[in-house]
Amino acid sequence: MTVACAECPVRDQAACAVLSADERAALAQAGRHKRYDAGETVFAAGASLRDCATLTSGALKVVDLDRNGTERILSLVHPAGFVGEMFGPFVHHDVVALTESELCVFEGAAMEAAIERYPALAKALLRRAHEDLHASRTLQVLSARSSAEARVSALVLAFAQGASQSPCHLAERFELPLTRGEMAQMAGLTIETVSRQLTALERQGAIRREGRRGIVLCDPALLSVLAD
Amino acid sequence: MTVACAECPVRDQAACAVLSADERAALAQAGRHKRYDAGETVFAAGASLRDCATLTSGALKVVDLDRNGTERILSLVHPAGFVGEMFGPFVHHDVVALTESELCVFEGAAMEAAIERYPALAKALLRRAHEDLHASRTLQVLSARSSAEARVSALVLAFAQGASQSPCHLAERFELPLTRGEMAQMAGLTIETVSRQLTALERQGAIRREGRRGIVLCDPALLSVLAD
DNA sequence: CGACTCCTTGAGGTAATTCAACTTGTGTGG
DNA sequence: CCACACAAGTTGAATTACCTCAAGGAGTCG
Repeated sequence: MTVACAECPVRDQAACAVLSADERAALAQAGRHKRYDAGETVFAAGASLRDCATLTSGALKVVDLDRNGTERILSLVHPAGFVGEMFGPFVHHDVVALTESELCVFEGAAMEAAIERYPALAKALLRRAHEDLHASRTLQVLSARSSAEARVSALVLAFAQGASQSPCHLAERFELPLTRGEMAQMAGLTIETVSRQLTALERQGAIRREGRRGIVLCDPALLSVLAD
Repeated sequence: MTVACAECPVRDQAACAVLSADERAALAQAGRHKRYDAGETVFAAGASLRDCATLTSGALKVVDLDRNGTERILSLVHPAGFVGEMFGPFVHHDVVALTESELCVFEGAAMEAAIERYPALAKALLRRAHEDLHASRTLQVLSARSSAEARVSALVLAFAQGASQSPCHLAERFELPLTRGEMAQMAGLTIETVSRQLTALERQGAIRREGRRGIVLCDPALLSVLAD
Protein backbone atom coordinates (compact mmCIF):
# COMPACT_ATOMS: atom_id res chain seq x y z
CA MET A 1 0.00 0.00 0.00
CA THR A 2 1.40 3.36 -0.92
CA VAL A 3 1.50 6.39 1.27
CA ALA A 4 -1.20 8.99 1.69
CA CYS A 5 0.54 11.88 3.42
CA ALA A 6 -2.62 13.94 3.55
CA GLU A 7 -4.06 11.56 6.11
CA CYS A 8 -0.83 10.98 7.99
CA PRO A 9 -1.36 11.78 11.67
CA VAL A 10 2.26 12.87 12.09
CA ARG A 11 2.72 14.73 8.84
CA ASP A 12 3.68 17.91 10.69
CA GLN A 13 6.00 16.33 13.22
CA ALA A 14 7.87 13.65 11.29
CA ALA A 15 11.15 14.22 9.53
CA CYS A 16 9.41 14.47 6.16
CA ALA A 17 7.49 17.52 7.40
CA VAL A 18 10.43 19.66 6.33
CA LEU A 19 9.78 18.84 2.69
CA SER A 20 7.57 20.85 0.37
CA ALA A 21 4.32 19.27 -0.79
CA ASP A 22 5.85 18.32 -4.13
CA GLU A 23 8.98 16.86 -2.60
CA ARG A 24 6.97 14.88 -0.11
CA ALA A 25 4.77 13.52 -2.85
CA ALA A 26 7.86 12.33 -4.68
CA LEU A 27 9.24 10.66 -1.59
CA ALA A 28 5.87 9.10 -0.88
CA GLN A 29 6.20 7.16 -4.14
CA ALA A 30 8.92 5.12 -2.49
CA GLY A 31 7.08 4.62 0.81
CA ARG A 32 4.81 1.79 1.87
CA HIS A 33 2.31 1.99 4.65
CA LYS A 34 2.36 -1.03 6.94
CA ARG A 35 0.49 -2.18 10.01
CA TYR A 36 1.89 -4.37 12.77
CA ASP A 37 0.20 -6.10 15.67
CA ALA A 38 1.49 -5.82 19.22
CA GLY A 39 4.50 -8.06 19.58
CA GLU A 40 5.25 -8.30 15.88
CA THR A 41 8.82 -7.74 14.77
CA VAL A 42 9.28 -4.82 12.41
CA PHE A 43 12.98 -5.18 11.71
CA ALA A 44 14.87 -8.30 12.80
CA ALA A 45 18.44 -8.21 14.04
CA GLY A 46 20.89 -9.93 11.73
CA ALA A 47 19.00 -9.12 8.57
CA SER A 48 20.95 -7.34 5.89
CA LEU A 49 18.04 -5.20 4.86
CA ARG A 50 18.54 -1.53 5.39
CA ASP A 51 15.01 -0.31 5.42
CA CYS A 52 13.92 2.51 7.63
CA ALA A 53 10.59 3.87 8.70
CA THR A 54 8.66 6.63 10.35
CA LEU A 55 6.23 5.57 13.04
CA THR A 56 2.83 7.12 12.39
CA SER A 57 0.88 5.57 15.22
CA GLY A 58 1.43 3.13 18.07
CA ALA A 59 4.73 2.50 19.83
CA LEU A 60 7.90 0.51 19.13
CA LYS A 61 10.78 -0.75 21.16
CA VAL A 62 14.36 -1.29 20.02
CA VAL A 63 15.77 -4.33 21.80
CA ASP A 64 19.03 -6.17 22.13
CA LEU A 65 18.95 -9.93 22.58
CA ASP A 66 22.08 -11.49 24.00
CA ARG A 67 23.17 -15.09 23.71
CA ASN A 68 21.31 -16.10 26.85
CA GLY A 69 18.13 -14.79 25.31
CA THR A 70 17.86 -11.98 27.82
CA GLU A 71 16.17 -9.06 26.22
CA ARG A 72 17.14 -5.50 26.87
CA ILE A 73 15.15 -2.47 25.76
CA LEU A 74 17.44 0.15 24.27
CA SER A 75 14.90 2.68 23.16
CA LEU A 76 11.23 3.43 22.91
CA VAL A 77 9.90 5.00 19.73
CA HIS A 78 6.89 7.25 19.72
CA PRO A 79 4.82 8.48 16.77
CA ALA A 80 6.83 10.65 14.35
CA GLY A 81 9.96 8.79 15.46
CA PHE A 82 12.31 7.36 12.91
CA VAL A 83 13.84 3.86 13.04
CA GLY A 84 16.19 1.87 10.92
CA GLU A 85 19.88 1.16 10.63
CA MET A 86 20.46 2.42 7.14
CA PHE A 87 24.23 2.40 7.07
CA GLY A 88 25.51 -0.78 8.63
CA PRO A 89 26.02 -3.99 6.69
CA PHE A 90 23.39 -5.66 8.83
CA VAL A 91 20.81 -4.77 11.48
CA HIS A 92 22.07 -4.93 15.05
CA HIS A 93 18.88 -4.68 17.02
CA ASP A 94 15.34 -5.93 16.77
CA VAL A 95 12.55 -3.43 16.43
CA VAL A 96 9.29 -4.72 17.86
CA ALA A 97 5.81 -3.23 18.04
CA LEU A 98 4.72 -2.65 21.63
CA THR A 99 1.14 -1.96 20.62
CA GLU A 100 -0.65 -2.12 17.31
CA SER A 101 1.39 0.25 15.18
CA GLU A 102 1.43 1.83 11.77
CA LEU A 103 4.60 2.71 9.93
CA CYS A 104 5.65 4.40 6.75
CA VAL A 105 8.47 2.19 5.49
CA PHE A 106 11.18 3.15 3.00
CA GLU A 107 13.78 1.04 1.33
CA GLY A 108 17.29 1.99 2.41
CA ALA A 109 18.47 2.88 -1.06
CA ALA A 110 15.45 5.06 -1.75
CA MET A 111 15.93 6.94 1.50
CA GLU A 112 19.62 7.42 0.80
CA ALA A 113 18.76 8.90 -2.55
CA ALA A 114 16.21 11.18 -0.91
CA ILE A 115 18.81 12.32 1.60
CA GLU A 116 21.13 13.36 -1.17
CA ARG A 117 18.38 15.08 -3.09
CA TYR A 118 16.78 16.97 -0.19
CA PRO A 119 19.30 18.58 2.15
CA ALA A 120 16.53 19.68 4.50
CA LEU A 121 15.52 16.06 4.97
CA ALA A 122 19.09 15.08 5.72
CA LYS A 123 19.28 17.83 8.29
CA ALA A 124 16.02 16.76 9.89
CA LEU A 125 17.20 13.17 10.12
CA LEU A 126 20.51 14.31 11.55
CA ARG A 127 18.71 16.29 14.21
CA ARG A 128 16.62 13.25 15.01
CA ALA A 129 19.70 11.04 15.21
CA HIS A 130 21.24 13.45 17.68
CA GLU A 131 18.10 13.38 19.76
CA ASP A 132 18.15 9.59 19.72
CA LEU A 133 21.77 9.67 20.78
CA HIS A 134 20.89 11.95 23.65
CA ALA A 135 18.03 9.72 24.73
CA SER A 136 20.31 6.72 24.62
CA ARG A 137 22.89 8.48 26.76
CA THR A 138 20.22 9.52 29.22
CA LEU A 139 19.27 5.87 29.64
CA GLN A 140 22.92 5.01 29.92
CA VAL A 141 23.40 7.47 32.76
CA LEU A 142 20.32 6.11 34.41
CA SER A 143 21.30 2.51 34.08
CA ALA A 144 24.69 2.43 35.54
CA ARG A 145 25.41 4.48 38.53
CA SER A 146 22.11 4.89 40.25
CA SER A 147 20.18 2.94 42.82
CA ALA A 148 17.11 0.94 41.92
CA GLU A 149 14.96 3.61 43.53
CA ALA A 150 16.50 6.31 41.33
CA ARG A 151 16.09 4.24 38.20
CA VAL A 152 12.44 3.46 38.77
CA SER A 153 11.68 7.04 39.79
CA ALA A 154 13.33 8.33 36.64
CA LEU A 155 11.40 5.84 34.55
CA VAL A 156 8.10 6.91 36.06
CA LEU A 157 8.96 10.56 35.46
CA ALA A 158 9.90 9.81 31.87
CA PHE A 159 6.57 8.10 31.28
CA ALA A 160 4.71 10.95 32.93
CA GLN A 161 6.43 13.28 30.52
CA GLY A 162 5.74 11.07 27.54
CA ALA A 163 2.08 10.74 28.48
CA SER A 164 1.50 14.49 28.50
CA GLN A 165 1.16 16.29 25.21
CA SER A 166 3.80 18.96 25.69
CA PRO A 167 7.33 17.70 26.22
CA CYS A 168 8.06 19.87 29.26
CA HIS A 169 4.91 19.06 31.20
CA LEU A 170 4.08 16.05 33.35
CA ALA A 171 0.83 14.13 33.10
CA GLU A 172 -0.39 13.72 36.65
CA ARG A 173 -2.40 10.64 35.89
CA PHE A 174 -1.44 8.12 33.23
CA GLU A 175 -1.00 4.47 32.33
CA LEU A 176 2.43 2.86 32.31
CA PRO A 177 3.12 1.92 28.70
CA LEU A 178 5.22 -1.08 29.71
CA THR A 179 4.82 -4.20 31.80
CA ARG A 180 6.95 -4.60 34.94
CA GLY A 181 9.16 -6.93 33.01
CA GLU A 182 9.72 -4.41 30.25
CA MET A 183 10.43 -1.67 32.76
CA ALA A 184 12.95 -3.99 34.36
CA GLN A 185 14.59 -4.60 31.00
CA MET A 186 14.91 -0.88 30.40
CA ALA A 187 16.37 -0.06 33.77
CA GLY A 188 18.61 -3.08 34.06
CA LEU A 189 16.73 -4.48 37.07
CA THR A 190 14.59 -7.51 37.82
CA ILE A 191 10.82 -7.60 37.77
CA GLU A 192 10.73 -8.05 41.50
CA THR A 193 12.91 -5.05 42.18
CA VAL A 194 10.78 -2.82 39.97
CA SER A 195 7.67 -4.02 41.74
CA ARG A 196 9.19 -3.42 45.16
CA GLN A 197 10.39 0.05 44.23
CA LEU A 198 6.94 1.00 42.96
CA THR A 199 5.36 -0.05 46.24
CA ALA A 200 8.09 1.85 48.06
CA LEU A 201 7.35 4.97 46.00
CA GLU A 202 3.69 4.57 46.87
CA ARG A 203 4.47 4.17 50.57
CA GLN A 204 6.53 7.37 50.46
CA GLY A 205 3.60 9.18 48.92
CA ALA A 206 5.31 10.03 45.66
CA ILE A 207 2.80 8.12 43.55
CA ARG A 208 -0.43 6.18 43.86
CA ARG A 209 -1.15 3.04 41.86
CA GLU A 210 -4.52 2.49 40.28
CA GLY A 211 -4.87 -1.00 38.97
CA ARG A 212 -1.91 -2.63 37.31
CA ARG A 213 -0.72 0.11 35.06
CA GLY A 214 -2.37 3.26 36.35
CA ILE A 215 -0.19 5.86 38.07
CA VAL A 216 -1.17 9.06 39.83
CA LEU A 217 1.66 11.50 40.48
CA CYS A 218 1.05 12.71 44.03
CA ASP A 219 4.39 14.37 44.61
CA PRO A 220 6.38 14.96 41.40
CA ALA A 221 8.98 17.01 43.27
CA LEU A 222 9.72 14.12 45.62
CA LEU A 223 9.98 11.82 42.64
CA SER A 224 12.51 14.15 41.04
CA VAL A 225 14.60 14.13 44.16
CA LEU A 226 14.50 10.36 44.36
CA ALA A 227 15.43 10.13 40.69
CA ASP A 228 18.65 12.04 41.32
CA MET B 1 44.18 29.69 13.11
CA THR B 2 42.53 28.54 9.94
CA VAL B 3 42.48 25.04 8.64
CA ALA B 4 45.08 23.43 6.39
CA CYS B 5 43.38 20.31 5.07
CA ALA B 6 46.42 19.25 3.10
CA GLU B 7 48.24 18.49 6.33
CA CYS B 8 45.25 17.05 8.17
CA PRO B 9 46.07 13.55 9.44
CA VAL B 10 42.47 12.41 9.12
CA ARG B 11 41.59 14.12 5.84
CA ASP B 12 40.65 10.76 4.29
CA GLN B 13 38.66 9.36 7.24
CA ALA B 14 36.79 12.36 8.62
CA ALA B 15 33.29 13.34 7.52
CA CYS B 16 34.70 16.11 5.33
CA ALA B 17 36.55 13.51 3.25
CA VAL B 18 33.39 13.06 1.18
CA LEU B 19 33.72 16.59 -0.16
CA SER B 20 35.58 17.55 -3.31
CA ALA B 21 38.77 19.56 -2.95
CA ASP B 22 36.97 22.78 -3.78
CA GLU B 23 34.10 22.14 -1.44
CA ARG B 24 36.46 21.25 1.34
CA ALA B 25 38.44 24.40 0.79
CA ALA B 26 35.24 26.42 1.10
CA LEU B 27 34.27 24.68 4.30
CA ALA B 28 37.77 25.11 5.65
CA GLN B 29 37.24 28.88 5.56
CA ALA B 30 34.80 28.45 8.43
CA GLY B 31 36.95 26.07 10.46
CA ARG B 32 39.49 26.87 13.14
CA HIS B 33 42.24 24.55 14.21
CA LYS B 34 42.60 24.27 17.99
CA ARG B 35 44.85 22.44 20.41
CA TYR B 36 43.87 21.25 23.87
CA ASP B 37 45.97 19.86 26.71
CA ALA B 38 45.01 16.67 28.50
CA GLY B 39 42.20 17.42 30.91
CA GLU B 40 41.09 20.60 29.19
CA THR B 41 37.39 21.05 28.50
CA VAL B 42 36.53 21.40 24.82
CA PHE B 43 32.80 21.98 25.14
CA ALA B 44 31.22 22.68 28.52
CA ALA B 45 27.80 21.38 29.50
CA GLY B 46 25.23 24.11 29.95
CA ALA B 47 26.72 26.44 27.37
CA SER B 48 24.40 27.59 24.63
CA LEU B 49 27.07 27.44 21.98
CA ARG B 50 26.42 24.97 19.24
CA ASP B 51 29.88 24.46 17.89
CA CYS B 52 31.01 21.12 16.59
CA ALA B 53 34.35 19.68 15.68
CA THR B 54 36.29 16.90 14.05
CA LEU B 55 39.04 15.38 16.15
CA THR B 56 42.25 15.28 14.15
CA SER B 57 44.58 13.84 16.77
CA GLY B 58 44.46 12.76 20.42
CA ALA B 59 41.39 11.46 22.23
CA LEU B 60 38.29 12.95 23.84
CA LYS B 61 35.70 11.79 26.29
CA VAL B 62 32.06 12.82 26.51
CA VAL B 63 31.04 12.92 30.16
CA ASP B 64 27.94 13.45 32.22
CA LEU B 65 28.28 15.13 35.60
CA ASP B 66 25.40 14.60 37.98
CA ARG B 67 24.48 16.76 40.95
CA ASN B 68 26.71 14.80 43.31
CA GLY B 69 29.65 15.51 41.06
CA THR B 70 30.02 11.91 40.01
CA GLU B 71 31.38 11.74 36.54
CA ARG B 72 30.29 9.20 34.01
CA ILE B 73 31.97 8.61 30.66
CA LEU B 74 29.37 8.32 27.91
CA SER B 75 31.62 8.02 24.92
CA LEU B 76 35.21 8.01 23.76
CA VAL B 77 36.10 9.91 20.63
CA HIS B 78 38.97 8.83 18.40
CA PRO B 79 40.66 10.75 15.56
CA ALA B 80 38.28 11.48 12.66
CA GLY B 81 35.42 11.40 15.15
CA PHE B 82 32.89 14.19 15.22
CA VAL B 83 31.58 15.88 18.38
CA GLY B 84 29.14 18.61 19.14
CA GLU B 85 25.49 19.04 19.97
CA MET B 86 24.46 21.24 17.08
CA PHE B 87 20.74 21.10 17.48
CA GLY B 88 19.80 21.47 21.11
CA PRO B 89 19.26 24.81 22.79
CA PHE B 90 22.19 24.05 25.07
CA VAL B 91 24.97 21.52 25.48
CA HIS B 92 24.11 18.55 27.68
CA HIS B 93 27.46 16.92 28.22
CA ASP B 94 31.03 18.02 28.75
CA VAL B 95 33.61 17.09 26.16
CA VAL B 96 37.07 16.80 27.69
CA ALA B 97 40.45 16.02 26.16
CA LEU B 98 41.87 12.75 27.48
CA THR B 99 45.29 13.41 26.00
CA GLU B 100 46.74 16.37 24.17
CA SER B 101 44.36 16.74 21.25
CA GLU B 102 43.89 18.74 18.08
CA LEU B 103 40.51 19.62 16.68
CA CYS B 104 39.03 21.29 13.68
CA VAL B 105 36.23 23.40 15.14
CA PHE B 106 33.24 24.81 13.28
CA GLU B 107 30.61 27.23 14.39
CA GLY B 108 27.18 25.61 14.56
CA ALA B 109 25.59 27.97 12.05
CA ALA B 110 28.40 27.50 9.54
CA MET B 111 28.14 23.73 9.79
CA GLU B 112 24.39 23.85 9.39
CA ALA B 113 24.81 25.89 6.25
CA ALA B 114 27.38 23.43 4.95
CA ILE B 115 25.00 20.55 5.64
CA GLU B 116 22.35 22.18 3.51
CA ARG B 117 24.79 22.98 0.76
CA TYR B 118 26.57 19.62 0.58
CA PRO B 119 24.23 16.64 0.75
CA ALA B 120 27.17 14.24 0.81
CA LEU B 121 28.43 15.89 3.99
CA ALA B 122 25.01 15.59 5.57
CA LYS B 123 24.93 11.93 4.70
CA ALA B 124 28.40 11.36 6.12
CA LEU B 125 27.43 13.07 9.36
CA LEU B 126 24.23 11.09 9.52
CA ARG B 127 26.18 7.87 9.10
CA ARG B 128 28.52 8.96 11.87
CA ALA B 129 25.61 9.85 14.13
CA HIS B 130 24.18 6.38 13.61
CA GLU B 131 27.52 4.85 14.47
CA ASP B 132 27.68 6.95 17.63
CA LEU B 133 24.19 5.82 18.49
CA HIS B 134 25.20 2.23 18.05
CA ALA B 135 28.30 2.71 20.20
CA SER B 136 26.19 4.32 22.88
CA ARG B 137 23.74 1.44 22.82
CA THR B 138 26.58 -1.05 23.03
CA LEU B 139 27.75 0.66 26.21
CA GLN B 140 24.20 0.72 27.43
CA VAL B 141 23.86 -3.02 26.97
CA LEU B 142 27.15 -3.48 28.72
CA SER B 143 26.32 -1.25 31.63
CA ALA B 144 23.12 -2.56 32.85
CA ARG B 145 22.50 -6.20 32.94
CA SER B 146 25.92 -7.72 33.07
CA SER B 147 28.23 -8.73 35.89
CA ALA B 148 31.33 -6.76 36.73
CA GLU B 149 33.40 -9.51 35.12
CA ALA B 150 31.50 -9.21 31.84
CA ARG B 151 31.75 -5.45 31.84
CA VAL B 152 35.48 -5.36 32.38
CA SER B 153 36.07 -8.14 29.86
CA ALA B 154 34.06 -6.28 27.26
CA LEU B 155 35.95 -3.09 28.00
CA VAL B 156 39.30 -4.82 27.54
CA LEU B 157 38.11 -6.33 24.28
CA ALA B 158 36.91 -2.95 23.07
CA PHE B 159 40.29 -1.40 23.81
CA ALA B 160 42.07 -4.27 22.10
CA GLN B 161 39.97 -3.59 19.05
CA GLY B 162 40.54 0.14 19.21
CA ALA B 163 44.29 -0.34 19.59
CA SER B 164 44.59 -2.38 16.41
CA GLN B 165 44.49 -0.56 13.09
CA SER B 166 41.75 -2.53 11.42
CA PRO B 167 38.35 -2.42 13.12
CA CYS B 168 37.76 -6.14 13.03
CA HIS B 169 41.11 -7.24 14.40
CA LEU B 170 42.35 -7.38 17.99
CA ALA B 171 45.70 -6.02 19.08
CA GLU B 172 47.25 -8.73 21.20
CA ARG B 173 49.42 -6.34 23.15
CA PHE B 174 48.40 -2.78 23.91
CA GLU B 175 48.15 -0.04 26.53
CA LEU B 176 44.88 0.74 28.25
CA PRO B 177 43.93 4.26 27.19
CA LEU B 178 42.16 4.97 30.46
CA THR B 179 42.98 4.95 34.16
CA ARG B 180 41.21 2.46 36.38
CA GLY B 181 39.00 5.27 37.58
CA GLU B 182 37.98 6.17 34.04
CA MET B 183 37.30 2.54 33.18
CA ALA B 184 35.13 2.38 36.28
CA GLN B 185 33.22 5.47 35.16
CA MET B 186 32.58 3.92 31.76
CA ALA B 187 31.41 0.60 33.08
CA GLY B 188 29.43 1.92 36.03
CA LEU B 189 31.67 0.25 38.61
CA THR B 190 34.11 1.37 41.28
CA ILE B 191 37.86 1.60 40.87
CA GLU B 192 38.36 -1.29 43.25
CA THR B 193 36.01 -3.58 41.37
CA VAL B 194 37.72 -2.86 38.07
CA SER B 195 41.08 -3.58 39.64
CA ARG B 196 39.85 -6.82 41.18
CA GLN B 197 38.30 -7.99 37.94
CA LEU B 198 41.53 -7.32 36.06
CA THR B 199 43.48 -9.44 38.51
CA ALA B 200 40.78 -12.10 38.24
CA LEU B 201 41.08 -12.06 34.43
CA GLU B 202 44.81 -12.44 34.81
CA ARG B 203 44.41 -15.35 37.22
CA GLN B 204 42.11 -17.07 34.75
CA GLY B 205 44.75 -16.69 32.06
CA ALA B 206 42.69 -14.46 29.80
CA ILE B 207 45.12 -11.56 29.96
CA ARG B 208 48.51 -10.67 31.37
CA ARG B 209 49.27 -7.26 32.82
CA GLU B 210 52.52 -5.50 32.05
CA GLY B 211 53.03 -2.49 34.24
CA ARG B 212 50.04 -0.32 35.04
CA ARG B 213 48.46 0.02 31.67
CA GLY B 214 49.99 -2.71 29.54
CA ILE B 215 47.78 -5.65 28.56
CA VAL B 216 48.67 -8.84 26.71
CA LEU B 217 45.73 -10.80 25.35
CA CYS B 218 46.56 -14.40 26.20
CA ASP B 219 43.16 -15.92 25.49
CA PRO B 220 40.85 -13.63 23.51
CA ALA B 221 38.29 -16.40 23.11
CA LEU B 222 37.99 -16.82 26.87
CA LEU B 223 37.65 -13.07 27.20
CA SER B 224 34.81 -13.08 24.69
CA VAL B 225 33.03 -15.76 26.64
CA LEU B 226 33.42 -13.85 29.88
CA ALA B 227 32.21 -10.67 28.22
CA ASP B 228 28.93 -12.31 27.25
C1' DC C 1 63.92 11.59 50.11
C1' DG C 2 59.15 12.82 50.66
C1' DA C 3 54.81 13.90 48.46
C1' DC C 4 51.84 12.71 45.15
C1' DT C 5 48.89 9.87 42.16
C1' DC C 6 47.49 5.50 40.62
C1' DC C 7 46.71 1.00 41.73
C1' DT C 8 45.98 -3.30 44.53
C1' DT C 9 44.19 -6.06 48.22
C1' DG C 10 41.42 -7.17 52.34
C1' DA C 11 37.31 -7.15 55.53
C1' DG C 12 32.71 -6.00 56.36
C1' DG C 13 28.22 -4.11 55.06
C1' DT C 14 24.33 -3.59 51.92
C1' DA C 15 21.41 -3.42 48.08
C1' DA C 16 19.72 -6.06 44.59
C1' DT C 17 19.14 -10.79 42.89
C1' DT C 18 17.40 -15.36 43.20
C1' DC C 19 14.12 -18.62 44.51
C1' DA C 20 9.63 -19.48 45.89
C1' DA C 21 4.88 -18.80 47.28
C1' DC C 22 0.85 -16.33 46.71
C1' DT C 23 -2.54 -12.78 44.75
C1' DT C 24 -4.98 -10.59 41.14
C1' DG C 25 -6.87 -10.02 36.88
C1' DT C 26 -8.37 -11.93 32.25
C1' DG C 27 -9.95 -14.74 29.03
C1' DT C 28 -11.78 -19.51 27.62
C1' DG C 29 -14.69 -23.25 27.49
C1' DG C 30 -17.74 -26.36 29.67
C1' DC D 1 -22.31 -18.25 34.78
C1' DC D 2 -18.85 -20.51 37.05
C1' DA D 3 -14.52 -23.06 36.87
C1' DC D 4 -10.20 -23.25 35.25
C1' DA D 5 -5.91 -21.93 33.30
C1' DC D 6 -2.65 -18.50 32.39
C1' DA D 7 -0.19 -14.25 32.58
C1' DA D 8 1.14 -10.26 35.35
C1' DG D 9 2.22 -8.59 39.62
C1' DT D 10 3.32 -8.66 44.66
C1' DT D 11 5.70 -10.11 48.72
C1' DG D 12 9.04 -12.68 51.69
C1' DA D 13 13.52 -15.04 52.92
C1' DA D 14 18.08 -16.25 51.79
C1' DT D 15 22.08 -15.46 48.97
C1' DT D 16 25.47 -12.99 46.49
C1' DA D 17 27.87 -9.48 44.09
C1' DC D 18 29.32 -5.18 44.45
C1' DC D 19 30.38 -1.16 47.31
C1' DT D 20 32.51 1.14 51.17
C1' DC D 21 36.11 1.84 54.14
C1' DA D 22 40.82 1.18 55.18
C1' DA D 23 45.63 0.09 54.55
C1' DG D 24 49.53 -0.55 51.86
C1' DG D 25 52.47 -0.94 47.28
C1' DA D 26 54.42 1.03 43.04
C1' DG D 27 55.80 4.43 40.04
C1' DT D 28 56.87 9.61 39.21
C1' DC D 29 58.10 14.32 40.18
C1' DG D 30 60.09 17.96 42.66
